[in-house]
Amino acid sequence: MLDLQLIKDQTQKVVALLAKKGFTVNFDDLLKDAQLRKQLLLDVEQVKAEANKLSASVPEAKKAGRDVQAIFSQVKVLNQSIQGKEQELKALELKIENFLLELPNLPDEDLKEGGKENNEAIRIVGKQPSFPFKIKDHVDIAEHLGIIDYQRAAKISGAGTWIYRGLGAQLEWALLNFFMSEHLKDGYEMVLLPHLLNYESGLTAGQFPKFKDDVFWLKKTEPEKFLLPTAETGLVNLHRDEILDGSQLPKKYFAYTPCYRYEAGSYRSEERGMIRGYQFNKVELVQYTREEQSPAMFLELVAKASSLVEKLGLHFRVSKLAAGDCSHSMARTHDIEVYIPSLNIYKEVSSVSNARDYQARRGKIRYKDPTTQKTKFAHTLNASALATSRIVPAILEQYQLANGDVKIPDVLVPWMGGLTVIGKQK
RNA sequence: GGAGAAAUACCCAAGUGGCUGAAGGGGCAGGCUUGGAAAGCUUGUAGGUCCUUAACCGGGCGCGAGGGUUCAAAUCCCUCUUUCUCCGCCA
Repeated sequence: MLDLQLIKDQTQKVVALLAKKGFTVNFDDLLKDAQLRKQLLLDVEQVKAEANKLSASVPEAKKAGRDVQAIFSQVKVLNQSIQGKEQELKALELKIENFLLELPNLPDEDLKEGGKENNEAIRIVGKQPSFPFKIKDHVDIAEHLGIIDYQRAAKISGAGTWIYRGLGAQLEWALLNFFMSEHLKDGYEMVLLPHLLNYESGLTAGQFPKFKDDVFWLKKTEPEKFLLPTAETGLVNLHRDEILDGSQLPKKYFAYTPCYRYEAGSYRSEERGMIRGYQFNKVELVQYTREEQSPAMFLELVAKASSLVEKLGLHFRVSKLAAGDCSHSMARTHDIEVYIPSLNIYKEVSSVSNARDYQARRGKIRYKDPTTQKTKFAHTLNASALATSRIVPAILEQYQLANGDVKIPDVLVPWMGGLTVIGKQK
């Protein structure tokens, strides 16, 4: 949520920044409503103060033996006089709130405007691998090795799913273990979340109201709950409605969860296999920081996510996203994109974002500043570290051998019980 | 799913209609004491948010949430949420 005061004070700047995201907005009505709200509030509070004062004088008047009926009726009249205004005020506040909840976050000023086409690769690690043989894509490799079963997944679930089997499942789990062990080493707190979340959590994270239809809703719960689309949604709500001790920040968390996403029609034909599905595994990092800490912590998260891909020995690049390609709730995002040889493209395996105080305002996540003792909105940041559904294809393709086997990246060998090559499964 | 109990500030907890925004205790901060600490003694400390103000002051809201009754609600009524106990079912 954006700060109403900021919109008031620097209307043109806000409009211009939102335009960089491709979002056009007119604040005229909002500013008028805000003005009206203030006037109403002033009126209502003044009358209330008067009524409160009169009421408070009753016990004294009673003791003195004075007539209190006069006071009663006086207060009654006062209260009645503002009834209509109070309702108007409430309605107006709701209207303003709802308007603000629909607005995307402001992009950072240094971002290029426009969409994907203006993303900028700011770091490239490794080089595109060359193969002295005809390469297979990850779907063929996985099926040849018998480690991923698409057919039976369709049978027991439906389209948009897959089953990891045998060494495939072990590889997936080895990755998750590797990621989590790295985060533990760095002092992040491990969290296991509920996967069923309530509406408020989606609202705070910024998914709702705008993207209500992109998640899976469970009709049976009352009120309806949804399956988490990313652990970020859970982690970023951990401290909703709390005032944190500023000297304890940043707080650093990670969680492994499957992520459930309803992305109807977004499946693209060139993306064979498990690049995109209804469910995938991910380890997510979330930080709560003080305002001044968030730029440095953003870089820490980018470095952390990058180091995982680097330790896996994969060729990848880091992209600084243009304003329009950053998601709705985020002020800036760097993507880590891993190379997929069969498609000759780079695919996102991690998205590192700084929401600044956007989510914190929605969820009233605050901290007490250790020096000024003032209450401020926290900054929230998140990073996937990492999503396995794109790392596994990258490993299968970048580490494939001439005979169709796949070498296991060195860092995963201990997590695979010493196995160094995945051969054909029986 | 059924029955019952509860929700008060950082924590415990008193409070059943009006000088109670909230007793008491713990905690926390300072001082005394001590070689240093603990203990003991002592002083201090009550949040949040909105409006107004340069600031002080002042004011609205506020005792799980939302409504209602009343001149007046932590206190009475209704709805909801959460937690606990017991019963049932269950991985």
